[in-house]
Formats: sequence, C-alpha cells, structure tokens
Amino acid sequence: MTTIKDIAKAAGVSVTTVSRALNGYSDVSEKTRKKIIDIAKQLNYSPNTLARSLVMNKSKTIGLLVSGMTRSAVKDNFTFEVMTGVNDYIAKTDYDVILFNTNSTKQREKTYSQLCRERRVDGVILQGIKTDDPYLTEVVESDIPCVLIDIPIQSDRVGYVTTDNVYGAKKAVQHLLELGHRNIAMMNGHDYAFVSKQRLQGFYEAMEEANVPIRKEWVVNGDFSEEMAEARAYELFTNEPNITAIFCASDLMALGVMKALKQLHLRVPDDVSVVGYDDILLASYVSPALTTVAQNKFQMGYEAASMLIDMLEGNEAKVVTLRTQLVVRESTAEVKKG
Amino acid sequence: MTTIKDIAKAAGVSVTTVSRALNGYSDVSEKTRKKIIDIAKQLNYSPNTLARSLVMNKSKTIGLLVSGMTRSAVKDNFTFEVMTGVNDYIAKTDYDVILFNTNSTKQREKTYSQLCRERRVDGVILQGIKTDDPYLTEVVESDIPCVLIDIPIQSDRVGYVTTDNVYGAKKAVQHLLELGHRNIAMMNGHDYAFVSKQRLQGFYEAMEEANVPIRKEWVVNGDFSEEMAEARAYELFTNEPNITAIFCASDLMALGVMKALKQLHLRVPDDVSVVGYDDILLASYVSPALTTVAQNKFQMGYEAASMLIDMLEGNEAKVVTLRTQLVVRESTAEVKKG
DNA sequence: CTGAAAGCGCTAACAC
DNA sequence: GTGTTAGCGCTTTCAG
Repeated sequence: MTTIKDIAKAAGVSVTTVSRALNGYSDVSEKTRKKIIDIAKQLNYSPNTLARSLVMNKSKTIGLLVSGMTRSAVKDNFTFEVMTGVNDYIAKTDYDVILFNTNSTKQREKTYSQLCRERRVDGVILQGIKTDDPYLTEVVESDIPCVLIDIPIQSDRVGYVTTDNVYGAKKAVQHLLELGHRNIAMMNGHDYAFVSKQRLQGFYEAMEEANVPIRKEWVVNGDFSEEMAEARAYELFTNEPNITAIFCASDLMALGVMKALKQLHLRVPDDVSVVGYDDILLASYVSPALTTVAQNKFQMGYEAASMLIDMLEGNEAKVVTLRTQLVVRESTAEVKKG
Repeated sequence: MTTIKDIAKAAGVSVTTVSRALNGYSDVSEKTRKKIIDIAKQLNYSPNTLARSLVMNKSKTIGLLVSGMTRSAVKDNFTFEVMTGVNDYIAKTDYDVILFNTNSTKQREKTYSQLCRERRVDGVILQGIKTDDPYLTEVVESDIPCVLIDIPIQSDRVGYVTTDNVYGAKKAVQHLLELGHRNIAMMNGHDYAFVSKQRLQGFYEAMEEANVPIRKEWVVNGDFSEEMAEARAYELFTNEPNITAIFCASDLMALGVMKALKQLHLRVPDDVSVVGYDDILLASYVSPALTTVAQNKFQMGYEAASMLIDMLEGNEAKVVTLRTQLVVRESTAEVKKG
C-alpha cells in the first residue's frame, strides 16, 4: 500500500512536503503540489487514517451505541430510524460511525467508555440504554463527549435529545377524556426508562386536571414488550371490566394489548379505546389503525449527531426537545353511554 | 490517557514486558504479569487500537457498506435485518463494524475501496449495491476481502450470500398456476439487480413448464419502489383487464400494486391474486395479508459476516445460497371461472 | 524471563 | 518553500 514516503521518493521531496501538499496547506508551491497530487493519484494513494488519528489524537469517528439491534426488535424500527437519522447527518461530515452494541458478550466484559476509548472514538451517541445501566454512569462521567437519546443527563460533555414526553402523554390522555372516557388505564414500560416516568406524569396531569380519579392498580408495566403487555392486559381487563380506554407507553405494547382484547372478545374501539406511543410503521397498518403519539425518530438521530459534531467542534452540550404529535386513527372512539 | 509506557514506569519494567503481559504471552513470570495487570486496572488503562492496528497492519474492523439507510427505506426493513444479522455475528468476535453508506456526498467523491483503505478495514460486506455501480467492480477487483449480498461475483477474495431466487420465484408462480391462473403478470424490479434477473427466470421457467404462454408486455419494472409499482400496475391493469394474477419481485412493490388495484376497484384476491417477495414485516399486517416468498434476511447478514471473518482467518471465499419459503396468506385465491 | 531498539504512517515544531 | 527530526502508542525482532 502506498505511503507518503513512496510519494516523497517519487517526487523527489520530503514526506513533510507531501503531507502539507496533500492536506492543502498554503506553504507549498503550486508546482510541487500539482506534481505530488499527480503522483499520489497515479500510485493510487489512500491516506492511512489510523496513523493520522494516532498522531492527531482524534479519530474522526463517532461511536453509535444501541441496544435495539436484535432479532426481536425488528418490529420496532425505532432503533433503525434513529440510526438512519444519525447516518444522514454524519454522511455530510468527514466523520465515520462505528457501531457498538450493548447486548454482546464482548460488551459485557467491557464498559461503554472502554469500548469508546479502545477505538478512540471522538464522541458517542447512546440509544436504548436503561437508566439503571451501571455502564451508563460510567461513560457519562468519563471525559468522552456523549449525546444521550431519551436520558436527561447533562454536563459540559454530555447533552441529550428527547421529546416532550409529558406533554405527548397528556395530549393522548386528554384525547381519551374528550371522548368521554373516565375509566382509563395505562400500560407503562418499566421503571428504568426515563420516558416511562415522563409519560406516567403526563397521564397523571391530564387525569388530575380533568378531576378524574386515578386507580393505581390500573397502571401496569408491560416492559415495552408486546408479549408482556398482552399478558398484563389480559389480566387487567379480566379483573377490571369497567375500563373503557387504555393509554400505552409504546405502540408495540398497544399491539399486545389489542391482541389481549381480541382474545377477551372486546372490540376496539367499540368496547375499549387504545392509544399507543411512537407511531411505528405498523401503527398505520394494523386493523384498526392505531391512534398514537408520533415521535420523529429520524430527527432524533439527526439532532443527536448534529449536537455531537457541534460539541466536537468546541460548542457546548445542549438539550434538544422535539415536539410530538397526536395522530388520531381508528383505535379510539367515544365511550359508550351507560 | 494511560499508555503502556505509564504502566511500565509504574511497574518498573519495560514496555515490552507490559505488552507481552497484557497480551497473554507465556514468557512472562506470573508475578510480573499479575503486577502489571493490577497496575493497568488501577490506572484504568485501555489499549489504543489505533496504534496496535498501525503496527499490526490490521484493524480488526470490518466495513458495512449499505445503500438502504435512507428515510424512505424504513418501510422495507430488509437493510436493518441484514445489519442485525451482521451485528449479531460480529458481536461474538473481536471485530467491530464501521458503517459506510453509498448515498452520501462523501462517498460520491471516494470509491468504495478508497473508503475501505482509508479506514484500513480488514474486509467489507456490501449490501444493496446495483450491479452497474462502477464502484462495485472497483472494490471487487481490489485486494480487500469482500462479501457481497445478492451479487454473484466470486474470486479468491470475494464471496457472496444469496437465496435461491430462481426457485423461489418459480414456487410463487407455480402456486398461482395451481390456483388455476393462466393470465399472470410480473412486476419486476430493475435491470441492475441480480435478483430481478433470477426471479424473472423463475417466472419464465414456471410458465414454460406449465405450457402457459408468456406475454412480454405483462412483465413490467417497478424499480423496487412502492410508488413506481403502483403507477405501473395502474397502467397495466387498466390496459389489460384479463390479467388475474401478478407476481411481484418485492413486497413493497406488491403493496404498491395492491393500492393500484384498490383504485381500480379490483378486489384482492377475488379479482386479482397478488404474490410478493421478501416477507417484510408489513406483509403479514396489511389487509389482505400478503402471500409471499420469505427470505431470511437476518441469516443473510449473519452468514455474510461469518464468511468474511472466516476469510480473514485464512479460509476461502465461498458462495452461500439460502433457501426461501413460500408463505401463503390471503392475497391469493383460485381464479374465478369464466 | 526481560529489555533495547526499530518501525508502522503520519503530523508538527523548528530550522534553513 | 522545503527538509530534519521527533514522536503518537504499540508490537516485534534480537540480545542477553
């Protein structure tokens, strides 16, 4: 493989001159520059970024650490959309992205910051990490610039992008209230997700403002899993026949809930209204189409990448909160009288 | 950031010894090794893979070059599933993956092999590349180990994984023939996809073996796009009302076809039977659920990664052909008599 | 069992 | 404008 040394020899100059010429420094005569560039082309030269990174002490790579790259997560293309957004922004820069995943054996032995430091990534985007993940604190407290998705931790090296979860959930529940529902349940995710707490809060706020009493036993956790949500919903609706509507903290769980309702011969939306969260692809394809709170996942990735690159260029870590949108489809309807 | 030099100093040994101890060489006394490992831990040492890669002349990274990471491709989670398969295999190795995309400005100036050489990836997996892509030949003829997905090029450095496209298409068309259809159309992709040619061949074989005449004007290209397929299908079914069934080279196109049929007030499967290809997530969720030829995309990625790593360890490039499976759902039915 | 020294390909003072 | 030199952090002969 050709090196600048080879070029230097061929051009009869020193490696310094080659380096400078190729990197567009001004203090090289146009004549030598042209010659060097010609020879480089001729020799099919590619710079060795490893060597460059080593000496410059920055690699021009960012890490993308996701938890959702699993076979079972294919239904939930959240991760993929975020990744696409990241990719889209990064494509416009001179950075490349290196993919880490949290669910490998490899990772279990190494902390996130170790992963990052070994590859000398300049910064990292984290997605799908649980708030109780011990490695989360570890990487956030390291000196690696981080952008978190849906985890509200901030410092001079750590920013995050999220959506208006409280407000999003509130709008969803208000929609149910406006339809006349009073007996509203909630299928939440789990205690280790920031968004779960936020969406629960939105639920509470909406209910309280409408002076509708909250039944704590009507709020259950489905662990963001379709199967778990189905099982929980089956129990819930079996024991509590008065519930007329349910707000789910994710579309995938809403799908599970709808399956349970079908088994119990309860019709959506005639007997029970269902609202989801996320607006995954399936939401508009299932029958009945799911009313849900749409998040712009693509943009979340895009903003995260943008913020990270900004940070690497000396700007401050920020907080970006994107707006969500209630998308009313077919899974919600007015409560039946009596 | 701690280096082996720091450790050497702290332990009172040379850097050589540190390197050997940390890499598990046998010619270090247990005592010094333990000491060194302790100090390394204490100093929170992470090896600098850049430096290591530079001197070892291999980076322990593979490139993943995909074309399908675009906002519009989200419906078609083909890319994501392949990526997940790749990721799953790689997670078990000591390699990391670096993501390249074909649709960036960055890339338009650099060839694929340049991208690879600059980052010194040890090998690369290519997915979603058109057969007429000039950079394809370029990377395949370089000395970089490649595994291609759905492109049949082989050499000592290039292997590929694909599925039994001819047979898969044949089964799909035979299914239609068995249902009594004779007036069968095909919505193909484009001329720059290997799979299009193969699937077309399968279509021909099935028709010929059944002694059913082929109408060339009933075979159209939808460019693997939902919108394009919709437009083409609209024309086709407007002009050719005798067609009773259509085989599509992708599910996404099948979706487009179904939209066109709906507009034309043709019912699926009562008036027209539709078969897709891929078995994307949506196939089982649309109504009517799509009969299709299922490919194991996850496994394609997994096998590709496995082959590449094998090659990097000295084994030969191979060809892996995975089996497809006809999944009969609701979009196909017996042809209506007379 | 351990160390000295060279070198991977590149950049960056510093001199001329 | 251009060259000399040192050094990024690591591995690897080669001596001892």
